[in-house]
Amino acid sequence: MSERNSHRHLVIVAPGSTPEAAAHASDVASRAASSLSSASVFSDGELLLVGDLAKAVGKTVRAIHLYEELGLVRAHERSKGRYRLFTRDALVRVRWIIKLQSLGLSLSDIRALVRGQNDAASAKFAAMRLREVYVAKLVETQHKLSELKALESELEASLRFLSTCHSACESEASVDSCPTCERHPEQSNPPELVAGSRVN
Amino acid sequence: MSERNSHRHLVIVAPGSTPEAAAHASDVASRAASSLSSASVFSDGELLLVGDLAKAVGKTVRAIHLYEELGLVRAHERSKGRYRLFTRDALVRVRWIIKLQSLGLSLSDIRALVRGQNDAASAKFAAMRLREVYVAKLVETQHKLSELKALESELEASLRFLSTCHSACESEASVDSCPTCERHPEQSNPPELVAGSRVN
DNA sequence: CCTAACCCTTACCCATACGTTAGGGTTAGG
DNA sequence: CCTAACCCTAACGTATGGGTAAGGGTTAGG
Repeated sequence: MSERNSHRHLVIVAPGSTPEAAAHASDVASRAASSLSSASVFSDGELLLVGDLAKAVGKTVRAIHLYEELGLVRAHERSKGRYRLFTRDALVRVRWIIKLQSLGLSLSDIRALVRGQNDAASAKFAAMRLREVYVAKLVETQHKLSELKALESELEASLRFLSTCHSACESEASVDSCPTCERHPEQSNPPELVAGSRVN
Repeated sequence: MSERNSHRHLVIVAPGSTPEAAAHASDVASRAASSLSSASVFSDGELLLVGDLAKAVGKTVRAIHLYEELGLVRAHERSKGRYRLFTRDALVRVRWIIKLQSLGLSLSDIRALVRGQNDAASAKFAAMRLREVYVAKLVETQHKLSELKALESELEASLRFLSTCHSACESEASVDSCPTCERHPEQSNPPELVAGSRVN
């Protein structure tokens, strides 16, 4: 992990104004505390470059760009040279996106969710919409959990079964003899995860 | 679920012989007990058409074809008219494939696994290879399990938090006021799953 | 002023796991 | 013989979530 960032001071451009209009606004830079990169070095009104954000959340720059294209994140402002400048809120946002992904939502699912939040007439309504999604995802997640637990048990059973193969099977026995192998005391018939591997 | 299969008797063709060579082999049909479809009706030496297999395992015909192309399943034989005829072993096999998929293996992972089993010099060696894969997958699965449990907790926490929104928030409050809303007694700061939805 | 290290936009590329369509044959009851 | 309901092969289409490359500008220490 080479930490070779060294010189960072960006000129900020007010949202809505053109880059040219702010061409002589380097004073703004200090006001906005826009020292960048090496996130840990700065702690106050820090702004992040896209690469900093990406590193911080463990995604690539391309991914962040994609999320922006889809309307999932937004740079708070741009530098004079059109660099995206993110606030720390973006960290929260992108981590949120990542969590939703791991809950099984696609990026367009998330897009819809974001739209729903933005279009909500009131905070209460937004909260209701969010609730609906989360309730559904909770159910799904619990489903997945029990599926995974079942798979875990099957894997464990299969490994026990295969251990018997290891310790009791003659080295030269052909694979074809496995289905009828009689050396498995605990379980007479192999687990599906083992049986399936034997079948033609 | 329309059960409109009615007339099924296929002429079987011995593996290795051409369809033409078996053109007059309808006697084979009865020997092979090739009555098809409506799987539950037959129980003995039944052979399945691809559609029957597909329905039985909850996949599409196309999926079965794909698995066959990849060398993951094989029809035991073909009818005179080149219909695939599967034994019940194929059911085991395809269900195995599906389980491996839900363990996170791609079809080519599975292909490699199948090759490894087929190429194994001995049953013991095949079992060892299988073990390695399953051990790795067990670890992964346990990882996923704890991730999912964490997500479950977060969802539950978020839902509790959002319930407070529902009961204590004024209807007209704007979404922007949420981050600073002071009506949440239990937790002063919103869960990430809630916080992330508020951020621009 | 120079330069390393970033960043910008545009746009085509990729693997996975099927879906779908096309054009045509098969099966078996009636 | 007719027909509904299947099946066959071949081949192109699709959505996802970025990867990667091209061509060019920006930032800031030195």
